[in-house]
Amino acid sequence: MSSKSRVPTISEIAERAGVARSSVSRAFTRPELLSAKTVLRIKRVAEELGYVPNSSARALSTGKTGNIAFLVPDVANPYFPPMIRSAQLAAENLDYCVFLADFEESGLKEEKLIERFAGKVEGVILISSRMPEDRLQGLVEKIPIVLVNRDVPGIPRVLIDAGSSLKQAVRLLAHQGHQEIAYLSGPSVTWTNKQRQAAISEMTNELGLQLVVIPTEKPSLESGQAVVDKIMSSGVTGAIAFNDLIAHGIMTELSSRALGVPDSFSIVGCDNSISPFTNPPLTSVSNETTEAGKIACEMIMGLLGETDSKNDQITVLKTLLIERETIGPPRKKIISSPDF
Amino acid sequence: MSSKSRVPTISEIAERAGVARSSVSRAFTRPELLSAKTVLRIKRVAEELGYVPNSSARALSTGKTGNIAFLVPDVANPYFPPMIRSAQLAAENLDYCVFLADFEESGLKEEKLIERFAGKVEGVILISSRMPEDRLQGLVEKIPIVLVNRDVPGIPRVLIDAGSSLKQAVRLLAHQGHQEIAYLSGPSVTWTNKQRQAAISEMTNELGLQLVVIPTEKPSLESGQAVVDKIMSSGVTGAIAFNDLIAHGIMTELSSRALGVPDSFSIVGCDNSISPFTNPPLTSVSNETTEAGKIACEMIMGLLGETDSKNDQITVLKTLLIERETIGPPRKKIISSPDF
DNA sequence: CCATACCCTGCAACCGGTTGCATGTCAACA
DNA sequence: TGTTGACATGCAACCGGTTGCAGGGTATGG
Repeated sequence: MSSKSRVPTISEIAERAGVARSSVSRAFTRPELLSAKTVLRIKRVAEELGYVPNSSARALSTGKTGNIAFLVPDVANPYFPPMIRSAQLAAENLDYCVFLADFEESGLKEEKLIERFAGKVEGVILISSRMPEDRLQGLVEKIPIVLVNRDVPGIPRVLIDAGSSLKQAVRLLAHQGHQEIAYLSGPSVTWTNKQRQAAISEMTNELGLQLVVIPTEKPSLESGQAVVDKIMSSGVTGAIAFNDLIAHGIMTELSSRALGVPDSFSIVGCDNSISPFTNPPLTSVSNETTEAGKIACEMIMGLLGETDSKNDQITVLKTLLIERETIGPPRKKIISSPDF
Repeated sequence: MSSKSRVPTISEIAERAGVARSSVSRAFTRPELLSAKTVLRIKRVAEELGYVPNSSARALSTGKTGNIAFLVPDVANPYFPPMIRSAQLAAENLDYCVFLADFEESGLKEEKLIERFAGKVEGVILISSRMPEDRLQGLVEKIPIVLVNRDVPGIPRVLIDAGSSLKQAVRLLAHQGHQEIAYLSGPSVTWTNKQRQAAISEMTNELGLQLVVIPTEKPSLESGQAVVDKIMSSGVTGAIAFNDLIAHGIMTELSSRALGVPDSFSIVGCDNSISPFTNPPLTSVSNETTEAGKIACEMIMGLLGETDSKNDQITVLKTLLIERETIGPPRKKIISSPDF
């Protein structure tokens, strides 16, 4: 009849074991303060009755919830799950539980979620945050925060720097003879996008290549497909995409137009998320997302132990260009020139 | 100096607003009991001081934490993220927060995690649970549980039934002339694997095909690659894989041996997770994981409102065979027969 | 003008742990 | 044998909300 057999409280254990409530509490939290005999007796009784400490009560008196929150722009983007997993594993090792939330690429939603989590968590890890900098600065006064792929001075952060790898990709394209290439940009507000675009732009300038920046709606397959017309009309012979999803969308669409990669067009992805799966395998930039998640988690744990709220730790992770099979020499502009 | 500016409590708001603590509480939880004027005044003061109710305290006195847990075998398996997202969205709409945990395909870890969450959550959603049935039965006495892709009588569950689609895939292979096919099985303890294997086996029997079951280490890309030798030596001309990851691993490995799909070998995946990305696009079984996540969440919410612990709701979701380009006629056994 | 009822607000107990302080016990040491 | 201190345990306040009950005030009806 009764819904869910009620769990016993510390008082019941105390009574059954013939000790004070405080002793029961200590048996679990500071057993070294009690005699081994007493601890044993209490634990036995607790075991018998199926006692589990009530974490709300514990949180209330200690002020520690033992939880953190992990916010991502899009759980289903294959870039994030490995990061989520490693962060969660790291948290688990320290007996922390992690809330996961998807803010759907929206800074507003992100803020709302943080608000909801406030009080339930001791710290928040924000991945590719879309929030305005001043809001973040305000937030950090209230709760420990660690950023991943967002560079705000004064807030601990881990950055994955794809810049050098993307520069290398540009070099590779140039080396193959490409003169005009495109960058299919990602979410414009993100640090990641700005940083990637800047690196590419810098290198094309240096090498004297023409760079066309073509924005995409979202960092998704569909957006990649949708942007192919623009790419074609821009006259470029190769492109670097903000991420693998966009790159693959482009490949798919090109393929449906009977344009092969890399014969008709060269393309480079980023993140190495689905690039090993595509055919031909997509040349892409690997990055240590797993490492990033772990480090972010360790940073937040570090923060929780410390007293001062401001902290300017910063970790930068390097990337690697993984050359696969989507870069080739530029196709002669057969389309626009008369055949002879 | 002080770390994290302390949030005010209900008492401070009460004092500032010149009311009792209980009135402050009611202003937020049952404002209809107070005069509009009082509510307004309290809320204004609260706003001013940046008051946020302490959720531990609230959870302690109400017994409701406003959290649920969502356990998956592997976050990074692309099958799960869409489910995670939809469940989380559904929970959010009801002001619930969701814990995410990865039990790494291990029933033991799964159990440990549940234990850790006990007390922090009001309910648990288990995806593809590996726990023994009797443990689950015991657990359900203690906390509301909803299963996805696990069929235990007496526990509310949502099942994604790929059976009919897989049968259709077998039919398709038979229709192309295949006589011997393989099933690359997934985690043996899972309901999903048993159910898929049973459906395929049933249909091969019915059509008089030879079925070879080849186990894989994990439902991953690597395991698919690793199993290609066995497939080749088994003499089958086509295969159905437990999931897309395995199927794609096989495709990759075949490709590296200069064996094309579907010319040299026919293959069918399952889950439609990465199948749209592969090249050639993998014929696969789509399933409504998004819907499943949402329904599971709604079920658990329903349970929380109810009083009786036992509940035998069951929802079965249908699937669809998505024909792409990896099924063709069987290759004549050129390898083993003399060429003439 | 008094009784009744309703609306609003306060009081105080309670949720289940944690922890500083006090007390009691016993052994070691002078 | 008396003193000291270490060790083990109990007492009670506290964390910050929620909620049943009581009481004061005002409006309404007789």
